[in-house]
Amino acid sequence: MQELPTTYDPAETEKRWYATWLARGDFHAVPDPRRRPYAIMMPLPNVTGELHMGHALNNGLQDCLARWSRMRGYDTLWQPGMDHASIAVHVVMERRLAKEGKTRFDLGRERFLEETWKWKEQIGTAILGQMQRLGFSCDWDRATFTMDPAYYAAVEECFIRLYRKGLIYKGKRMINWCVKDQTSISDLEVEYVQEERTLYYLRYRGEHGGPGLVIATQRPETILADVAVAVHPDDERYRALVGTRVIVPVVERAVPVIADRRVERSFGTGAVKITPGHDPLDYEIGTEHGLPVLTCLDQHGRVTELGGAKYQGKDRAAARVEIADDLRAAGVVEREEPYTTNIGRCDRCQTIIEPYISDQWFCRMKSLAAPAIQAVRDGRVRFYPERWTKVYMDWMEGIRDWNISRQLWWGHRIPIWYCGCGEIVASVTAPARCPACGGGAFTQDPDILDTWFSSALWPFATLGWPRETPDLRYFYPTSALVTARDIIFLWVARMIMFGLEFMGEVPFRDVYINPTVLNIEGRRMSKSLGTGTDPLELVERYGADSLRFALINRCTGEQDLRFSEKMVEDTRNFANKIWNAARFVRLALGDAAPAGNGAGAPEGAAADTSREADGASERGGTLPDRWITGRFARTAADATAALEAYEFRDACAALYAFIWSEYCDWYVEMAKANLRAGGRAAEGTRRVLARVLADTMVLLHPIMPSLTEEIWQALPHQGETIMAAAWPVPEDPAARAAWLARQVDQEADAAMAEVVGLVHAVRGMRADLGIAPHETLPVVVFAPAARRAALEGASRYVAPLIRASTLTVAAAGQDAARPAGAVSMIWGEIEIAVPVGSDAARAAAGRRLAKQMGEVGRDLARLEERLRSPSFLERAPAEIVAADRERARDLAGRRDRLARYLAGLGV
RNA sequence: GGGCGCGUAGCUCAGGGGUCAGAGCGCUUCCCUGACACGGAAGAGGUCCGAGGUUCAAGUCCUCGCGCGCCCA
Repeated sequence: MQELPTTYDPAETEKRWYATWLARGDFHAVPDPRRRPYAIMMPLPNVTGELHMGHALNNGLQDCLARWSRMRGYDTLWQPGMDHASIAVHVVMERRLAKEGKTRFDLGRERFLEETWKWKEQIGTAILGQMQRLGFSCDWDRATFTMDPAYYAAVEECFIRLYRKGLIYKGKRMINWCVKDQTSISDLEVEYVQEERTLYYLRYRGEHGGPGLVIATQRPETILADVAVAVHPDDERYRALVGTRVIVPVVERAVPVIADRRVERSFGTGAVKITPGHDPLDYEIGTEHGLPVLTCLDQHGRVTELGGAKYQGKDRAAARVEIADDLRAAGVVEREEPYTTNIGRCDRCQTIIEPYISDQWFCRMKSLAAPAIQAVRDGRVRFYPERWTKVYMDWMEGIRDWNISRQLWWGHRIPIWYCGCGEIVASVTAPARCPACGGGAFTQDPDILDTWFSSALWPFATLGWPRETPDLRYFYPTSALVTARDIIFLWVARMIMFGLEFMGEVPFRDVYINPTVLNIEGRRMSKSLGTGTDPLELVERYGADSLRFALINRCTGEQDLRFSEKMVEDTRNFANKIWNAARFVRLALGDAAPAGNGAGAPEGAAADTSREADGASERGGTLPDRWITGRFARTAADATAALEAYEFRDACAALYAFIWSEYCDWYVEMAKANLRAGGRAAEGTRRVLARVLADTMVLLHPIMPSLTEEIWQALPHQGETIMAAAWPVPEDPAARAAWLARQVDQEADAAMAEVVGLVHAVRGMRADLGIAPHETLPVVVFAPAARRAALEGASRYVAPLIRASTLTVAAAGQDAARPAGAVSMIWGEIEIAVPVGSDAARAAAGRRLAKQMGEVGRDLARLEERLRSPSFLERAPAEIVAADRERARDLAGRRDRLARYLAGLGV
């Protein structure tokens, strides 16, 4: 085995290992009945553009779970794919067409689809490359595009089954219409934003010359389609007018004054115009009151023939201005005031949405939602963090029918055929003959399905549904879904509903809602705002491993994650730290260490069977060996528990602290003493250095796959790849507890606490006394009998760490051992004496002692006050009181000794 | 209008009744000690948003505010 190079090259390493894993088929999942399944369905990236930071995080988390599960022995499938993203792609394509001054209608359906397929190929390839560069271990052999033939057929099958069940119907309803995209969109795709408008107060005079009344509206252009004026039935102001007729100004049409409880009396004058063709509430009210529906704006948002010669063909915005002018001229505008209101805009193109009556397909939701609510209520699906459950529930309980048809071209065309005779047939292919008239001339419905309709079947359609495939039987229900909170309704809820409807079982057990990546100012990352960061650029500079750890390390229970490049740089430094620790271990192993598939283990032997025995055998090693073995086990158990609870940050934090603060700062430094000593101690320590580092790489592998593989390969190991290494922590709770108990050596922990405490105390002293870093000096430690053995045993590790020329452990009070001219400091019950030459140093020692005395005094005073309080003594639990008394005694002892040393200093 | 989240060290965040406070980064001082200066050692730094309340004891529980963010209608 060669020495590791002095600098770590993430880009080269990551590409090399990824190619190896890919070539070996390590990501491919095949159902194996002897093993337990674990499946994750990737939330599909859209074929609209390239990956952003949110994708890096979301998929990084999934990769973490997938790799971890493989190491835990699960037969793991991570299903990748891409979404055709109907309307989103339309927007992209039409924007490109617009540059040539064209629309999709200039191209026609077929040409447009051809062009879009070309775009899809191009973007799809780019996205694939990005995901692979990020190290994701998806099963690419199964990569699915939502318009692949088999998937397309599954979508049609779903539609037809729901249609035959009566859960899909067609109807003329008021929907959200985007005049730019020329399609309907669902309620969830409308964004409401507060905007400034004008509220017009308009007088509608009485039919027979009476004063009539004044209504308030912010959409004067829709008076063209007014069919009534409504007031609240209890509103005294208008009671007399109910049942009479008033004249719509400009239009000069007489309409009834009706009473309806849904009218808000506090709005405007309490009287509103009713325009069922252009307002959802008016549509409801109009329907109930048997009023006609007039349409004064067409699908392009232009005034219809209702506008007469004067207004017909004008755009809705222009019409508003013009009609407002005409109303003013007619003298019916009583007042105009600024008005802030919620305006609905298309979440894809930001165009103001028009409530519009049209023929659409709907999916009935109530009966689909009921079992999906139940599934979450009784925990068959769990959200992490748990609070998202309520968000899901609230929406599901108020669910409304879903408009699933889109007047677009890119997507799954509705499998409905119309015969000339009026017969409607649901079928994947054109029916040969009409069941009603026997004719054969069918035309297919021109509409396509909402993108989210097709993604609702992702968890089972990717596994072969509607066929009963082995994949489907084995991997469904899947294990976890990792996704963003903004698609809980759009996607998560719909997958649960469709999963239960078509499979009779939930699509996944756990739903982890990952935080939204924001920039450091707390703004959403967005290309258009210029606040975006390209993940691939960071990957090239710092490595994918570093980007992944940086992101996953910030996944707490919070809903957002503030991200900055500095975080990736910090992680790069962490990676470098690990790399150098590995270099040290390699150096320590020298040529003696077995490399590759060494250690005499038979090929393919599961690493975990040997691991426990190996760990136990180390119990006989030196103090640092025993200590680090236990610390590793504790860390492994903590990280495992954190991953099990989807507490990703905790897992990262445990590993970071262990590697940097325990393995590198303490264990490696103490190991050097053993290596210098040689013999059995060196031999044992070499083994532990290598084993613990290799096992730590296993723990870190799900988050930083390439770095860990590279290092693991350079250390003694079993197996071909770290991907297949066994996770060191038992899954069963009892087995885990027993394993932990075996690994942790309490005595070693206690002895290490002495070492660490003593080293800190002496280093602090040295710094305060102004002792130069390289200067060595004799140190004497006075300790109570009970602690002397531990300190003496550890002195060979401590001495180099505090640059002591000699380290003597003496009995407390054995004053003869104190060097001449020494100053004393305390560390708990222990006295530390070092010789000091200069007066300046003595003065510094005095300052340090005085400072410590101040701290001890403050703590003691607070404690004594509490111990004087009768209510505390009476009501607090006895253990608490006893512990406080003990602490007070200890502090008092310290204070006295500090005073003595200070006096002895003579400064 | 309703719901949810957040407000703790300069920054990003842990800690969710009992040694009144932790981490990383940043900052200060010293050190290129044979794994690592993308590093090491030692430090400084906090009315735990505000006001009440519960409790022997409150960043930690309750109530009401204030500020920021997200979602639903």
